Amino acid sequence: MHRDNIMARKLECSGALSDADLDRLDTVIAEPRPVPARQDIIRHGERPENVHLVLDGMACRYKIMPDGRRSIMAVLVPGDICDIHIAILGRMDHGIATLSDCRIVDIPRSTVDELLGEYPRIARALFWATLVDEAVLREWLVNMGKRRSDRQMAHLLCELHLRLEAVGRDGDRFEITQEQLADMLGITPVHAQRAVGTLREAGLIDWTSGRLTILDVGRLREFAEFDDDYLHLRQARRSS
Amino acid sequence: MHRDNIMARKLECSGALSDADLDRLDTVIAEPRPVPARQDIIRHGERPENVHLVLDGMACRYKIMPDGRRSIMAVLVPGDICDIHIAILGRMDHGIATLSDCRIVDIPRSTVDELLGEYPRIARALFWATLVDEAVLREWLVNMGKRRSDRQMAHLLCELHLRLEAVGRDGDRFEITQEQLADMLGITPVHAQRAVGTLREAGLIDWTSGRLTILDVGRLREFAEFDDDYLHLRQARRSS
DNA sequence: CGCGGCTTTGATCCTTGTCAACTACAGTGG
DNA sequence: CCACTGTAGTTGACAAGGATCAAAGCCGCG
Repeated sequence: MHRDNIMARKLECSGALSDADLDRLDTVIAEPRPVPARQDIIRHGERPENVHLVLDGMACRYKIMPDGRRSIMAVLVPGDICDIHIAILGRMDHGIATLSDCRIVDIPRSTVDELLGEYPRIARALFWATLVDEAVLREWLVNMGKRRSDRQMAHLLCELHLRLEAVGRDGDRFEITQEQLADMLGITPVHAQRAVGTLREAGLIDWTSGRLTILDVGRLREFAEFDDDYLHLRQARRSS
Repeated sequence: MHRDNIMARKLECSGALSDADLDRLDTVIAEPRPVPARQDIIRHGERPENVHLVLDGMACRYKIMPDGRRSIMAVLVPGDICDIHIAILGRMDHGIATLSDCRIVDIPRSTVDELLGEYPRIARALFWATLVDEAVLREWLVNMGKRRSDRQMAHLLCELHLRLEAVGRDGDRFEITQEQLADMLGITPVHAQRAVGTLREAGLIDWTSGRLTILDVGRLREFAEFDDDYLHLRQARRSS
């Protein structure tokens, strides 16, 4: 079943939702709000009244080090909820900012509380989504610890490609800067440039007019030793 | 209130539980099972019938790369649930093994399903615990990407110290090998040794007879620029 | 005593960071 | 139309952190 509600489409993957749950989810999607690129959606330490959902574009979780350097710890694509943290943990321990132009939906904290308290299957699906986020984070950790920058870059691109395609977006080309990629990989922009160069020379990607294009996903995956297991895209077990 | 149920003690931090919830939690702790050091609790790809809780000792989440190298993506201390993943995601996308001698409690999947489905506040507390795990993972990512090995090592030690103390265990000395530390930090054992050497020369730690001892937590934190914000140890907001 | 696992140390190589300059290009205002 | 400005990408030379290889020391244990 394909709904136009992208959150429902994503949570449906958890295999835990009934049709009634899906209907309930339709009502939480309010009118989206456009947010330009490179703008904070929520800052470290805040306790805002709304939880945010990405409808279009890409955003990221980030932290700023005492010396001003930035780490990007996660990328958010359409369908991802930015900050369940607000509803559960209370305060944010990191910031969230847009990478490209986005459309964002605000969901009142009270709505999330209601979903968690009175719709156990939706609560379970949100739990599921959080565990998938955690799995991605673990893979990033492995990626950073054990792969050289060019393979690491390739791995990241494979992941973004797949995650975008999984929600029906074009994952072949995206609007992103080398500095943003560097912050995701924990390397310097100069070195990110070298990694891009390597992938370009190998004919795996193209980078013209400031736009990254994946030319050969198959070979890119091979190069990165990419295994999509951790993304849990295939249907989970039906809950009993 | 201090219970001897370490899971209740931990989940209580979420601020979401009633006394009835805490009583219910008491009944899920079965007789613990001793597991020797360096042994798998659960392997990548498995779908076992039980979820596991660490009562004593330390365990870790890990992945093995195609070339045989190991990454440790998380450390589990007493009170931590190893693998809610089993109940929610179905299959494990990583393995879990003991680092030291442990005592483990098995919790049937059906019990977890019941807690999630019929005790919304417990479900919320488990969600809370998962979000804290995720926060730790993000900090590890920053640590690996932006700190050099000696500070990174110091940061890891500060975290383990605090997490152990938070559940009433001794966090000053622990039984761990340099190879295990290296796998956590994404560096080689040889280099981990050099980092240990630096901290030892600075008088921050001691390493005699194969046992790591923290000598000066305050200066260690300073050296690591450690901020415990991300561990969310202080009481979260009371749910309404 | 000897074995095996862990730690320690040194030498050398490779990857990544740093610094610095230069190009390309879009937007702006004259 | 052009000069001016700012941002992003590109390149090269060099420094430094970490990997690799190899060997030796330490220590508990059978």
